Amino acid sequence: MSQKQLGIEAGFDPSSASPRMNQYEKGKHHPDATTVAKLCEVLGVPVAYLYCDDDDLARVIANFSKVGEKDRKRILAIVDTVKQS
Amino acid sequence: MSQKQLGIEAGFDPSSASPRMNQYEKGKHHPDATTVAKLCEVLGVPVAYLYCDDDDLARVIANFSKVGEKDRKRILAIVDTVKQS
DNA sequence: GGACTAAGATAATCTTAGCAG
DNA sequence: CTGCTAAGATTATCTTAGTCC
Repeated sequence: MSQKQLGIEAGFDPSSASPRMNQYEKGKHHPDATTVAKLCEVLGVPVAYLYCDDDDLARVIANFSKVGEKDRKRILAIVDTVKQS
Repeated sequence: MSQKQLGIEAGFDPSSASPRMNQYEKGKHHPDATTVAKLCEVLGVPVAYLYCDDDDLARVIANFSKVGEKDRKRILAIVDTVKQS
């Protein structure tokens, strides 16, 4: 998918979608939180994934919603063991 | 902790920390990503936690770094079962 | 068509100067 | 002291108009 099309699908004005997306990707400008959410929705990535600097946690965030109900509950049971600290 | 002190500990100019923090908390203005990261560091909360709308995933994000090494690997093993999809 | 950039137009935040509880 | 706000100063992004491959 081109930069321009990604911006268009995120709801940008088609006439400026290309430079906007390019400014984001090149780091010239930074999208605000609302724009980040729209781009993530188009890309099918959880927003939290972008704000994670721990590679292991990033893997969990990216895949948590894809595991089965039983496995999700197993994970929750594990993390809940530290709830009382 | 007061709004002002939180801003100061995040590195804001002390003379404007109070109104800035208040504008954030009341939703008048929105902090950029760098500012969010600093505030989260002061508050001891992972940045990813703020951008998570799934309560279950939020629990995992908040506690993942606190579980032991063995449990972290157990969790990673579970989420990696969906890596090939 | 696609990636990319400069520069002015536009819109946001940040700072100052306060008030109310 | 703490929470909060208006308004101008400041700084950011967004749009336009292009180039280059």
